[in-house]
Amino acid sequence: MNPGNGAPEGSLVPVRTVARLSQYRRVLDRLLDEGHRQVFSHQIAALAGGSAAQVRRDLMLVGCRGRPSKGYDAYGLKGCIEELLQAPGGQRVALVGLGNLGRAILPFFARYRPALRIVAVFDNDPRKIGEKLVEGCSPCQGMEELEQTVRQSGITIGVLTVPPGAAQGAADELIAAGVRGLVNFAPVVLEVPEGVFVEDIDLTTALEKAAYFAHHAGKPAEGGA
Amino acid sequence: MNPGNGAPEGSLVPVRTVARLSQYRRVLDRLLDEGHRQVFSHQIAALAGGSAAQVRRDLMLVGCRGRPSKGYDAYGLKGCIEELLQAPGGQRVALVGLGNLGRAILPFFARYRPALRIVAVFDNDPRKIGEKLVEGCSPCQGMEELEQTVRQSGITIGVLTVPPGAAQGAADELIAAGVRGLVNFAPVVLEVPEGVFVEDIDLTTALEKAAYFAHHAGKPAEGGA
DNA sequence: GCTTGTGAATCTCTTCACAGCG
DNA sequence: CGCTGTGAAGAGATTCACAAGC
Repeated sequence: MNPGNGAPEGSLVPVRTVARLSQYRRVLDRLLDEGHRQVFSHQIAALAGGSAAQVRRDLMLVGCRGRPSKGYDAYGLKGCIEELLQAPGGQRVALVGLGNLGRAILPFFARYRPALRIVAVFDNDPRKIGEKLVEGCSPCQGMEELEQTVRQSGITIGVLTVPPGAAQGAADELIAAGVRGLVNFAPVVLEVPEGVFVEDIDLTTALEKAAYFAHHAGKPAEGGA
Repeated sequence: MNPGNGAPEGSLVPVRTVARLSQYRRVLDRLLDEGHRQVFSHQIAALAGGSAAQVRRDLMLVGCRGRPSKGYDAYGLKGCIEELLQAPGGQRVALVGLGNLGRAILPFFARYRPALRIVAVFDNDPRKIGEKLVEGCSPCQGMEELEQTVRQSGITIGVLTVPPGAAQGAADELIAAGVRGLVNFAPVVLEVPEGVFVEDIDLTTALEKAAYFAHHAGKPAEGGA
């Protein structure tokens, strides 16, 4: 559980802050597109939906510095955030479970920046094996090839789009092969050793939250993930 | 923004608690399946990934009561949670954006409990209009039919699986037609009037969180949504 | 013994507010 | 002036710890 937070002990930057930084970077891309060379905390806050003080504190926490009255240098700030968010040589991602959701997510991530690349897909359905999927990603492989492929490709991140009953097993295999971060779409709480991070995306719970607050619409505001 | 929380002002139950209750219910279904008639807070905690004290406080907050040493009556507890989570006559849901993600999510929610039913789907691509999708849901309609359909069907929840640039417009239309809760998959911060709840599901940010903590794997633990 | 219910303490995150600089 | 950087205050959420009940 730990809905939305989860405390990486001993780690540098809190989970919430990392999530916000990811959004700040997206906002920065947009501001750069629009020709801004300097940005202010209140601009980022407006576009990312937070408060200016929050933005400043987040940036301070990760050592991005601005200058009074001149704001932050847009390029410098983007670089500063990316330096924190991205591993030097990029990171490789494996997706497990080529169902509807897996297929939908694949192109979504595939056309994504080079720092994170889905390079392998696994499924246990023989009919799916060998299927060519997206540019830069090996054709679908069987689960028995998972460990070796993940290890050899240096994959460190796994996306789980398998049925609930298969999620823990798939997670175990990925972790055994060296994966340290998981995005889990299965509505199951995964047991993972310390040092492995799990980001749960629970569509059912998300819908139920929206349903609850839609129903009890007194005056709720925003939620998020 | 507000990554993972978001404060419904004046509302009864905090967002985090609603999210956890949704998971407790799922855990209860499982425990009932296994034949349990009474459950303890520590059982729920173990399966939902929290602490027993957290479970008890959540249940206390919504008025579900157990009995010392006997735990909670499983059926009673499930009923108690559902009474809070579910609106009496059920709630109807509209999905906007029939791309890869929308198509994947549709069956995922469609075979879901009767309390929440996707009854309408909208897209602005003429080729998709009229397409029959899932049992109990009207064929795909054009955006120009959105307002009337949403209003007439009493739809109160919207799922946005449209491209980023179309999200705000779609949200505005849904809200104008009476929707009070949104699940937003577009990587954009929606501007909504007070009283409308937005649950953001940001796949990119989720992946980047996993990437960050996989990379800086000192000893992080769990995250969640 | 075992459990629940809950005040109090603790911890974490967010906002306030202002000094200091351009 | 406006904006950053940041200590201090505030608000929430979580855990502790224990009285009371079975």
